[in-house]
Amino acid sequence: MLGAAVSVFLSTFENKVDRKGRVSVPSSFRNVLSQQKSTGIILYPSFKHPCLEGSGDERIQEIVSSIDAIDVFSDEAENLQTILADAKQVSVDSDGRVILPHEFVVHAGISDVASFVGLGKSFQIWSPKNFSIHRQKNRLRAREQGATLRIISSSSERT
Amino acid sequence: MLGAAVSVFLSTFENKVDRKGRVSVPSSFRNVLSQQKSTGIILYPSFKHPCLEGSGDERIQEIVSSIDAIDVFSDEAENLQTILADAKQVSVDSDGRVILPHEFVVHAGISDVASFVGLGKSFQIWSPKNFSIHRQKNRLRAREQGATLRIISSSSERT
DNA sequence: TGCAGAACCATGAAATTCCATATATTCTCC
DNA sequence: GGAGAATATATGGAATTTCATGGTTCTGCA
Repeated sequence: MLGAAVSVFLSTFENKVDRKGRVSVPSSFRNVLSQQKSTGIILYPSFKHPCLEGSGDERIQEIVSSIDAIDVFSDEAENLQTILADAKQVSVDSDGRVILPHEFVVHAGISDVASFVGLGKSFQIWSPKNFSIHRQKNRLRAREQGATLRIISSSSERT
Repeated sequence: MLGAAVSVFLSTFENKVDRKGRVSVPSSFRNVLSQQKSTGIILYPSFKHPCLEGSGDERIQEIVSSIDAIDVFSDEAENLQTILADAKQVSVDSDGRVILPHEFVVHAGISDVASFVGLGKSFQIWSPKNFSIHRQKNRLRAREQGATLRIISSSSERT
């Protein structure tokens, strides 16, 4: 095992998606998940970007709790419920792969390669092409706006 | 069975309704129900939307308790009582199907396909068409209101 | 006896498990 | 220090199981 010990999703990996939609979860991501005692991965389409948001499945419990804490009929509750309605739990098989549901593949514009992008406590899955565009935009903005983002983006550039 | 573990109603499934009104309850929903030791499903028409609300049958117990806890003559009490009056319990057959009562099918505008929408502790049943409209509205609003970011940031500061 | 709900089979499609291979990295022994 | 063994990861394909779904029969009730 390689970049172990760090218990956050870090760096970017490109893995192949086969005909069935199967794709290997980067080994270091799997380590993070097992540290979180996650039995699977929660995926849902991003509102803002053509990509998928991913995290360990304990995140779902947090969302459900959030819903419970607010008025059931409020807009905010429905916003959160939208995430639940769109989310899917995918299981990691014995070879460390998950199956990307077809709608998700479409939403993210993924064809045969998927980029796993570590964001610390969560990660995203992109088509490499969309991600490189996104990253370029982010880096530009980071340069203009300040240091924080620049640091983050420079550490996740290249694997 | 694998992708289980998280005992909340999650994601959206479209299943066919046959001539008898039979429709398969999504397998993952059945798992949640059995974890709740539910012997059936409680359905009632939503006030807010053209859809059905569904949950395990212990949920009714919670509603009854809520009624007890609030002012008997309040609007809220009457709303909850309406739920009780309109609710029906349907049983899941050995193949995992339920029969949707005819009035409910009409209320939700369901013809030959029903969308089961997971909302955490409960779920909804929609006609696919109505749901896609509803979903689109919700996603737009969620995007404007920044629901995603709010959740992620609040839940990822400590887990 | 006619009808609606419930239990019972049958089948095709989809998902999950299992196995096999390729490639790269680390370890070990010489 | 280097060759080869051992390990880990990624990827492709096949076998097996589960699930959704259509149909039929049975049962109770009006």
